[in-house]
Amino acid sequence: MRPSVRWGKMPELPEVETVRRGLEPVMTGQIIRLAQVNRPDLRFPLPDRMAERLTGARVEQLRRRSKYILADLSTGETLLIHLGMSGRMLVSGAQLGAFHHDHPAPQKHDHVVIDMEGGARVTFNDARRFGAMDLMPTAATDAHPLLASLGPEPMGNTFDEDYLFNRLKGRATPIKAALLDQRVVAGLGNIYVCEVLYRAGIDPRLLAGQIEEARLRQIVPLVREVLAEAIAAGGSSLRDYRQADGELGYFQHAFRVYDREGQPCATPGCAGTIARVVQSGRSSYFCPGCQR
DNA sequence: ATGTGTTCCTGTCCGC
DNA sequence: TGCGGACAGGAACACA
Repeated sequence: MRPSVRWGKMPELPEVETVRRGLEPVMTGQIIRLAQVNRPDLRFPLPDRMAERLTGARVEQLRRRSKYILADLSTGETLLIHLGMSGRMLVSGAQLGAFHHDHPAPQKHDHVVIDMEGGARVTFNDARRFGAMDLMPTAATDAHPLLASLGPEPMGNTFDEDYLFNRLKGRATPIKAALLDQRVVAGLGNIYVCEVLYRAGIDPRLLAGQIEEARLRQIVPLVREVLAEAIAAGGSSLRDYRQADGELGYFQHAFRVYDREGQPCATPGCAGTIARVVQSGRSSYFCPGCQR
């Protein structure tokens, strides 16, 4: 018996997209039979009467904006979900032939539990509680305080070479911090910024406004490439899950610099060693040999 | 307007 | 094994 599916480990954009895709078959088009809310707040207070406002609603659509999952409901409201640093979604009872009440025992930090009429249970678990949930009118999602000042989607058309160059022109902040700035581009996190700068051969400490235009423009297709690879890896791990038991790995093998301090650089012919520096309180990993 | 440092919270890992 | 400290995917906020 395989009672449940739990993912994921690293809530950056590809992870959030993988979670969205994993929730889609059990939630989209389905009615919420019962929502339970086990505490009044996560990072922020949860909305008033959240359980009542969810219960009985049909999930019309699951969208993603940056690292946020947005569930449009038949009630005219949209549920916003953010995983923060440690948020996880557990789906149980969704397997063919599973009994509806075949759910694992509740775990510590299970903050919100959503039972669908189709029999699946979706559990939001978040030890650190940096995650968030909110409800808002669907027509006003763009105006939500957490979404209003987000920059373009990194996989979308408005994030292009001209945009990035113009946006970073004159900026005196390190390129690492600039790419982590959600107003510049929405959805890049620490891991993928490190990976992108490695592929671009750019030292994370360089000031954004001082990087040659041609080098800066190179970043755009590399952002798309790195994210697309990670989303594909997440997708294949979802598919694998239908065939095998166990917790999913997630793109871990594919990091070339992230969390590899002291290890040899992966670039052929480069004798460098991956270094770690702290920039605005976060670890940056890079190869001093091929990132300049 | 920009840029930087602190903070929220819990869990895990590493050195002594 | 126990204990303290460093560190962890995010991002709002306060302040220079």
